[in-house]
Order: sequence, then C-alpha cells, then structure tokens
Amino acid sequence: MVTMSDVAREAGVSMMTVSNVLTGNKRVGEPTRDRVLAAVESLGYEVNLTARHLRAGRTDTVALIVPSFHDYFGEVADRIAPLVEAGGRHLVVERTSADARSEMESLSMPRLRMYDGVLLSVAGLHSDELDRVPTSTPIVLLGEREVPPQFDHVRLANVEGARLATAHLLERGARRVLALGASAEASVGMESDRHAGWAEAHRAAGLVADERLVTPVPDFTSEAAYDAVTRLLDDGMPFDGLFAVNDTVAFGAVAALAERGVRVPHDVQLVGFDNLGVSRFVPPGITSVDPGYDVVAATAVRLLEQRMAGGDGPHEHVTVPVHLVERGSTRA
Amino acid sequence: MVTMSDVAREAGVSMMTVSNVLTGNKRVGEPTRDRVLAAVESLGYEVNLTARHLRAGRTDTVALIVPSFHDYFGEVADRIAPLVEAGGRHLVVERTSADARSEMESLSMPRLRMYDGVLLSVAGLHSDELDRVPTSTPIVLLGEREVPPQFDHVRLANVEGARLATAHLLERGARRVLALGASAEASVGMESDRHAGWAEAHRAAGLVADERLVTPVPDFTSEAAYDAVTRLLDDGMPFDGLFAVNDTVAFGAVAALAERGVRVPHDVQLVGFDNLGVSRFVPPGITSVDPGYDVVAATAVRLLEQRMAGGDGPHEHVTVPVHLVERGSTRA
DNA sequence: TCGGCCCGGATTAACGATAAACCGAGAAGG
DNA sequence: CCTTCTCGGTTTATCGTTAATCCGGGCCGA
Repeated sequence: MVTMSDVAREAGVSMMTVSNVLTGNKRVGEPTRDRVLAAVESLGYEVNLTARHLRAGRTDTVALIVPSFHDYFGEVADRIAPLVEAGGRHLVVERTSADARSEMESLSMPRLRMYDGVLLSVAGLHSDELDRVPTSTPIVLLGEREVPPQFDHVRLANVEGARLATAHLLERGARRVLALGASAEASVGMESDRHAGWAEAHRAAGLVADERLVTPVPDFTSEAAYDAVTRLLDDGMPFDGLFAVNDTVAFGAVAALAERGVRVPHDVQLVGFDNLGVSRFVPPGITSVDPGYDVVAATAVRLLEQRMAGGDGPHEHVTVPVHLVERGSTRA
Repeated sequence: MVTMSDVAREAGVSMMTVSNVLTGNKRVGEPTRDRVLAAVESLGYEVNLTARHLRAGRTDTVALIVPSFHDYFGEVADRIAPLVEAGGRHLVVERTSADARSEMESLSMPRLRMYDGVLLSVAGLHSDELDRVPTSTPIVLLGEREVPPQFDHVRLANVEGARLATAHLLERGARRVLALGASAEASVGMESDRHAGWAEAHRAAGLVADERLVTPVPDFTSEAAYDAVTRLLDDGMPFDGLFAVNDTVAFGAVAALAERGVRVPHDVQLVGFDNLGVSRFVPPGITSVDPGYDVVAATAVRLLEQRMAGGDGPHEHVTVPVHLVERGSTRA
C-alpha cells in the first residue's frame, strides 16, 4: 500500500508538505504543490482515512441509526442525507433490529465514537435504557418514545395528528371510527399517543369513543393489519371510519376492505399517518397525516450540528407540527 | 478520554494485557483478567475503534452503497443486513445520489478503503467509469447495468422477468400491452432489458409488438408514471394490458387508471416488477415479478465474503432467476 | 539433576496520518 | 542597518491500538 511517506520521497518533500497539499490546511508554493500532485498521481496514492481520523480526532461522518430501511425511515433518511452532506459531512445509515438488545448494541460506545454525531431513531428502547447510553458523542433522538431529558429530541405531534385525522373522519360523517394499531395500554409511545388523539377528537365532537374499536396490530405490518381488519369484518363489527396509526397499517386495511367488497370511502372512510410516497397512489388515494418530513430532517440535523459545533445549551425537545393531506379515501 | 493505558495503569498490568483481555486474542490468567475488567468498568473505558482499525488493518465493516433508501433498495438492504452480521461484520449503508458525479465520489478510494468490503448498487455509472474504480477493496456490484469483467456482479433475470410478465398478460387475453417505463433506446440497463423481454414475449406468442406502446417514464417515479398514463388515456391510446418496469411505476399507473374509471383487471390487466412489500396490498393486488430478494442478498454477500477471505478466483457474474407472483391485477 | 517447553505477561515497534512548534531567507518598516 | 514579519517548508511528537518478540519461572521427561 502506498503511503504518504512514499509520496513525500517521490516528490522530494516532507510528509507534512504532502499533507498540507492534500488538505489545503496551509499554503504550499506552486511548484512544490505541482510536484506533490504529480507524485500522488503517478503513485496512485489515496489518503488513509482511518489514520487521518485517529490523528485528527474527527471522522467527518454522521450516523443515522434506524430500525429498518422501510417506509417512514426510508423517507426520513432520504431527506437527511443531503442536509448532512451540505454540512460537509458524510452520512452513513445503520440498522438496528427493532428489538432492544440489538438496538442497545448499536449504541455501544465504541461504535458511536466512530462518528462525529449520531441521529438515533428510537424504536425499541425504554427511557431508562437510554439513560445509560453514554453522551460523549453528540446524539439527537428521533421518535415517539419518551426519552430522558439529557438528549435532544425530535418527535411528531402525534396526539394532534391523530386528533386531526379522527376529527376529519367524524366531520365527514363517520360515527364508528376504528383505531387500527392504536393502543390505550402501551405505556408510552406512538400507539398510545395516537390513541389519545383518537379519543380526544371524539370528546371534542361531543361523542363517546367506543374502546372496542381500538384494534391492536402486532408490529404494525400491513399483513397484521390485513388480518385484523379481515377478522373484524368477518365478526360483523360495524364501523364506518378507520384511523390507521400509520400508512403501512392503512395499506393492509385497504386491501382487506377491498377484498370483502367494502367500498372506500363510500362504506368506510379511511385516514392514515405518515403520508408515505406511495400513499397518494394507492386507490382511492389515502388521506394521511403528513409528518412534515422536511421539518423533521432539518430540525434533527440542525440540533445535531449545534452539538457537534460544541454547543452546550439546554437540550431541546422539539415537536414537529403535522398536517392532514386529504385524498380520495375520505369524502370531499 | 480514558485510554487503554489508563486501564493498564489502574489494573497494574501492561497495555497488551488489557488488549488481550478485551479481544480474547491470547490467554490471560483468571485473576489478572478480573482486575482488568474491574478497571475497565470503574473507568468506563471503551476501546477506540479507529485506532484498532488503523493498527489491525481491518474495520470489520461492510458498506452497502445504494442510490436511495426507497423501494427496491430498501428491500435489498433489509435482507443484506442480517447476512453481513452473521459473518461477524457490521453493515453500514451509504447513499449516492443517482447522478454519476456523486456516485463516483462515493467510490473514491479513500472512503472505500474504510471498509473491508463494498456492495455497490450501480445506478448511474457506465461501464467505462467503473473501469476506473480501484479494486484493492473487495467490491461486488449489484444492478442492471453492464459492468466491466473485473468485478463480481449480481443482476436480475431482467429479460426473462419482462418476458414472463408480458407472456402472462398475453395469455390472459391482453392484446395491446403497454410497456410503461421501458425503452428500446437506452443503450443498456434495466429499461432496455425489460423492453427486450416485452418484445420477446410477443414474438413467442406469434404477435407483433406495437412500439407505440413503449412509453418512457422519467426517473421511474410514480408521479411520472401517473402523468404518462393519464396522458395516454386522454389521448385515447387503446391498450388492455400494462407491463410496468417496476412496481413504483405500476403504482402511478394504478392511480391514473382508477381516477379515469378504467377498471383493473377488467378493462386493463397490469403486471409490475420488483414485488415490493406493499404491492400485495395495493388494490386489487399487483401481479408482479419477484426478483428473489433473498437470493440476491445471499449471492451478493457470499461473493463478497469470498473476496474478503482472499479468494482470487475468476470474477462471477450471477443472474438471479425471477418468478411471477399472480394477484388481482391480472385475471385468474 | 538438567535442558526444553509452555504459560502468563511485559517490551518494542509500528499502523499512517496531522498539530504544533520551529527555522531560514527574503521583504518590509523604522 | 537592524528588527520584525511572512512565506514555504521541515522536525518532532503523538493519536490509541495490536503484532511480534522477548522473558522469567515452574513443570516435565530423561
């Protein structure tokens, strides 16, 4: 492997001069620079980033750690990447399994220290587990779980989004609104927040929410949602509105309804959450709560860059506003 | 920052002993090990991976480089991750923009050298550009473009898949099959291969493919597909079958057809390609060519691990077989 | 009883780069 | 004419690990 000292010898200069030419950290005379570049070219030299990182103490790299590359996380990742690059850093994405053990492992200090900063999408971890995550590397948390105060945190307006969605259904005349994937029991997190919003919308409309309409969806997959809705239809459970806690769940519901001949929005109106790219194209177009991806991404990156720049102000906990995007799955 | 030498001092041993305890590379006596571990614990020491990498010459990390985190690439990434982990290495995902400049940059030797191996999904690069990519790091290419022979390469049976899809449509009675997103002109790559399969199926059935049914879709987005199909319908272009070069494109088509009141599969039968997770749930269920994600992932990882293990056999160019998954968008 | 070996551990020497200090020579300034 | 800069470059000292070697002593077989 050709090293910087080979280049230095070839060009008849010191290693520092080669380094300076390559990084541009100090001025180097024109003729010398040319000799160095020629030597680099002829030897095919490429800097060893690992060595640079060790010496410089920076990696110029930010990690985004997500539970999967799908759906919501894919959308977020695609938006975060250019922002990080704009800050002159490189983005890499790592995946945790959704389970806490592996998530904890991804958070092992050795790995985190490889990055100048980390955006961590918290899926499986509880607040007290996060408490033990070391904080010497700047970290910004994303996601709907409760987190300890010593982290910056970006979350969605979950309760508000669910309320918007449900209120929209009620306004359009739905009276029995399924809360698909929601849960009153989950101690804290997306599913309980969205349950709360669902309930709140009912109260605000002077209606009583029927808790029997709260239907769990294991792992929030389309498959599980499909199964759950199919079972409800077979059991004859009456409903004329459906709030899905996310669009992935909504897709399963749409398929189940279509197969049973239940028309959307004629018989059942439906609203999802996340406004995935594909949701607009799933007939009849899924009305969905848009999480403001660009704002989520921009906020997360801004917070992280503040920390990486050495900012040590109080930790921010930002709730990003959401808005409803109306499509064909609810009546005009 | 607490280093290994701090631990060594605290435990009253040499740094090498600490290193050996931590890596397990050499046997260390029970009492000594305990003292070391106690010191590690009490000081909160964590190994510096950057330093380890520099010294050891390995990073135990594999990079998967993809054009975006969406769709096909998300599916592949989710399957590759566990396989790489199973090999005792860590996976990170990097994104290139689809454009060649940025893709070339991601391929800069310095970055590639940070990894023990690289899985590169080739989107924007031409064969002669790839020719200039240095090969000192083991690389396996994924994707449908033509690639130079000095790389291992995993691709799909594109022509065969397109043929399968089109033949299925013809068999089910379709006579004017749109080739949405295909192109006879693209010198080489996914869109021309799939065009070839479309044409081949017609020949095999003794039919003449009407080239006017070949409709380009810029960037292969759902939006562009929606626009293209809408325009065709408005122009009164007759067709009763639709082969979409991928499911993302198919989604756009489905939405356009639904909005214009064209029934699937009654008026137009439709087949996609990629069999994305959501395709099953988009009413009426998208018949799609399944690329055998698990095989793609397993093959790519196997080839890469062979190279990383020092294998220097001839470079393999594997074409993964595909199969058709029938759903409601084509007749039974 | 003695040479050879194994074991647990310490010493030495990098891995490949950069920060910081240093230095000679010409230019600028008083 | 001497001091003080600035410029262009070199020297020195690590960054935090681990591979390779070395070493003392107990144990073994002959």
